[in-house]
Amino acid sequence: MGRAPCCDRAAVKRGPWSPEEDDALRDYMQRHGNTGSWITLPNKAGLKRCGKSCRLRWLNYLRPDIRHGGFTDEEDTIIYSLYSQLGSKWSLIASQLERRTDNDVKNHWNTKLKKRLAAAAAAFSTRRSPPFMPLPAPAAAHAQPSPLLPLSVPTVKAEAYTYDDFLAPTAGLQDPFAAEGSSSASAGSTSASAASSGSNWSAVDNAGGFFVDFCAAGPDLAAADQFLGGFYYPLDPTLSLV
DNA sequence: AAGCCAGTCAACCGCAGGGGT
DNA sequence: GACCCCTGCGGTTGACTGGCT
Repeated sequence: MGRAPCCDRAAVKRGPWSPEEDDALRDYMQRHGNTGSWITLPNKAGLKRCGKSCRLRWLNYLRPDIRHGGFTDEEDTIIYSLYSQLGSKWSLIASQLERRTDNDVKNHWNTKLKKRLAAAAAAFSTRRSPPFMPLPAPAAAHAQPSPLLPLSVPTVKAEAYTYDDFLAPTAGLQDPFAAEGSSSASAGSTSASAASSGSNWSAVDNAGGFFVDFCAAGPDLAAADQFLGGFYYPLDPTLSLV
């Protein structure tokens, strides 16, 4: 049998929204907000749409306080980083980016970032041997919870993240690439860290990428002091598909 | 010019979970 | 506690577009 549909499919319009429908929904939301339920909104707004469709259209497209496309490198880094810790918690990830929707972040990941990362990891793995972290393992993929997880960062911050929110490891932790025994990896690397830049994130440049380190953080992030891990973020444009 | 293909993104679908009764 | 309703979420689909042959 299956679940009953949320509305009468024969009676509602589906597919792309027309400018007139957008105007009707925008006008209604600006006049009244969504004080009632999404289910009843289409009738009130004079729309022949499912309530869920109205909600999605408003939240992902019509809302005035959102941006579309044009993801910055900084946003990409934040998405990579949060994905490596949280997996596909798109709403959570989007909540950490200013004026981005979960749908936008998800599409951006699926169409660009995932491929870029996979290509970079594939290219990189032919050049180097372990140990290193070629791909951020989604949190959901962990058979057992890592002692490093959960990361406290994403759940508490109200405003958007910046590079500075990815905190430097405690002193004395080794660059994972240094363990390869190649002196060139460390000697030839450059490091952007709290010590050198005043910033509190750490990214060690190795062979065309950055190993971004994470630390545990208290609710205000300022109290972070426990190293949690990190992942490799390749920046070499020659490794990118796009 | 036409057809094909891959990339992009808006929109849909179904499930999970919260809140109310 | 059980049930129902509604919202939010993540996965997936399909229309559209631009580039290539």
